[in-house]
This record gives sequence, structure tokens and C-alpha cells, in this order.
Amino acid sequence: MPVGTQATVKAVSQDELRNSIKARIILGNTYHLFLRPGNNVISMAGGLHQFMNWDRPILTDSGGYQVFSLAANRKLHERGVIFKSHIDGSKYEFTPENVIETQRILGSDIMMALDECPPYPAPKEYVEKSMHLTNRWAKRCKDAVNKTEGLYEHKQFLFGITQGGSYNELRKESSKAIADLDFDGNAIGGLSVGEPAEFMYEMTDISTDVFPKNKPRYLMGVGTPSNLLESIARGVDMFDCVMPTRNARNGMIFTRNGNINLKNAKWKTCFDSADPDFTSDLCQKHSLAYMHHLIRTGEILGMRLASVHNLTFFLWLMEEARNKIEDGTFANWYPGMVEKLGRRL
RNA sequence: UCCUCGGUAGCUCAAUGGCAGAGCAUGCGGCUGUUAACCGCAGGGUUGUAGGUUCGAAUCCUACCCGGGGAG
Repeated sequence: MPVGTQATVKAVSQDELRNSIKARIILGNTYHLFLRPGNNVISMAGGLHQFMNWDRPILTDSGGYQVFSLAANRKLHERGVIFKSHIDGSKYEFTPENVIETQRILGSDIMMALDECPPYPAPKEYVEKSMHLTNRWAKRCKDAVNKTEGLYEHKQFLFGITQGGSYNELRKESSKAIADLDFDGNAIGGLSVGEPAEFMYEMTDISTDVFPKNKPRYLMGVGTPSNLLESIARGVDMFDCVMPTRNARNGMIFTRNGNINLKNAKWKTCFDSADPDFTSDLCQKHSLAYMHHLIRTGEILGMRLASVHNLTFFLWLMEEARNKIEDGTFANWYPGMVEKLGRRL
């Protein structure tokens, strides 16, 4: 499995995890990162994986996305954000300083700064105010990292996150402000929150124009196979996304010829593989009819096979993109792939 | 043979005289830094049959058919 389970467990002892209830609850994403075979850093595209020198870096988000996704259960302050648990109503505060502390405990290779991800659409005044808050938090995260040491032998990197919604000037200002803070890598945040794909690409363009070329550029929360290629074409190096695993659990698999909704009746008697020449357990050992059956009956095996397949596919796609970049053929190759990958089978 | 309970969507069941509904199933759609094995939409009915009462019957009455339980 191309996930970071082992590395994470190695980096943080079981006792430390057990004793660190704060960490387990605070970083919801990270918690899932090693408990579910779902989250993973999908891979890097632009050859910068060599710069990082890892095959499978462990990346932990700060909880900034939950400022957006759990907006109904949180309150924002200059100091940080307070979440109210939907389980028992208990309160948890995230501050730039304590999310760094948590990520230190987790020992992730890449730590993310705490940010506020505003919804789409949002008024410019709000997005601007939010962007300034994110910038102040970014500085505080950087300071927190400088004032603390890792708990393990390996170095931990910190990435900053740009915001600015879908406003060109704000995106530019945010990208510059984050780049000027001299993080180890620069992330594009606040996208894939419901805006049209064209806006997402436009905002990505603005950021990658401003970001330094010798540091990884990370587009957070994206995306579909086509999204990945379009973003790589705009200079993005790395991604993360729930799509390969969440969609797999909900019966959708991605293939080199397009997307398949396994729940559709038409697969009931299709005894072909999803892609006979592709290297995943699903493709090599299981027919679409069998997968259809597993998904339709709610068998957990179906979700697992589909998840493994999709992760294999996304990793393959990134590897392929790397190869094309190194060959110098990416620009000619990707438009046809975008068209193919966007199809529905 | 008698008593009794029941028969409503593919299935399990609501609606007790006033617009026939739900869950599941089926057919689809959605899912983008995971509160999501989740969410949404659609199709689907001569209310067992035949009569009757009533302005109006799934609902009340009669007969019959089918099924569960009981008695003999």
C-alpha cells in the first residue's frame, strides 16, 4: 500500500500517541492519515521529489481546512480557532503555536501552517481580512518552528499556505507574502471549495508565477486526474486529495480510459477488468461485475479494492507526468490525457 | 368446519372516513487540504376481488379469495 502508515507509527511511538489525546483530536486529518488507508501524499510531479529525498513523505495538515469544513462548529479569533466537538460538545483550541507542537509530536516530514480557508463565494472584504489573518498566523507558525526542536532524529519541514479566494489581486498579494516568509515549501490553499475549475487554474497560475522555483509548490485538496495534469502544467509539484479513497468507497474508480461508477447496472454482467493492462489488484484479479456486486452489497472488500486501485492509479498518473516532464514531452502529452481521463465509461 | 388476526410500491410496514406515505430495494447523479462505507434526485399504486353505505372509503358493512395463529 502506498500510504505512510508504517513510517508514521515508527516516527511516533504507540505510547506517545495514546498519551497525546490532544494531538489525536486536534488534527482530525492527521488522525485519519494513519488510521485509515485513505490519506496520503499523492506524489510529486516536477522532479522535486529528489530535492525532498523521500519516497513517501508524511504530511500533516494543520486543521486549517476544518476552519472551512466545520465552520458551523467553530469560532475564529486572532489567537486561533475554537472547535466544538459534534460528539460531546467539548471545546478544542487550535493556535498557530499548538498545531506546530502537535505536528512536532506526530513527527511529520512536512508540517503545514495554520490558515483560514474562506468559503466560495465570499465578499472581497472578508477574503482580504481573512488573508491578513492567515499571513499573521503563517508568521507565528514559522516562529513556533524556529523556537522548537523536533522530537525525533529527522528534520521536519514547514510549508506556508496562500489564500485570497478567487480575487486575482489578493491571490497575488497572498502568494508574495507567503513566499517572502521563506518557508521550506509553498502551498496554494483556499481552492477546490466549490469555485469553477477555470478560477482554480487561474489562481494557481498567479501563485506559481510568484513562488520561488527551487521550492516545492503544493496545491492543497486537488483533485480529479484532469485537475492534477492541468495544475502540473501550471507548475504545481504536489497534491493531496480525498478523492481517490472517498470516491472509491462510494463506488467510483478512475482508469486510464475514464471514470467508472461501479454501482451502475451496466457493470453487472461485465466480466472484464477495469483495465487489463493496469497493475492493481482490482485490474489483475477482479472483474467489474465482481466489484459491482461487492459495492452494491456493501461488502467492505469492494471499498478496499477500489481504494487500492484508485491510489495505484493516481500514483501511476503522477509518475507518468514526471516521466513526461523529464522527457520534455509533457506539454504535448497532457491535453489528450485530460480529455481521456475526463470521460465517463 | 368454526374463531381470530392480517392482505396498501419489488420487500417490510405507516396512514381509522377527507390530497396514499416512509424505510429498504431499483435506476441515476454528486463527492476535490475527510465530521462523508456519505449525500441527493427519479421511477414505482385499480390499497386481495366483487358489491354496498357515504358528498367522500385503504379505512365502515356483506360475500368471496389468499395467508398467519388458535379451537375442534
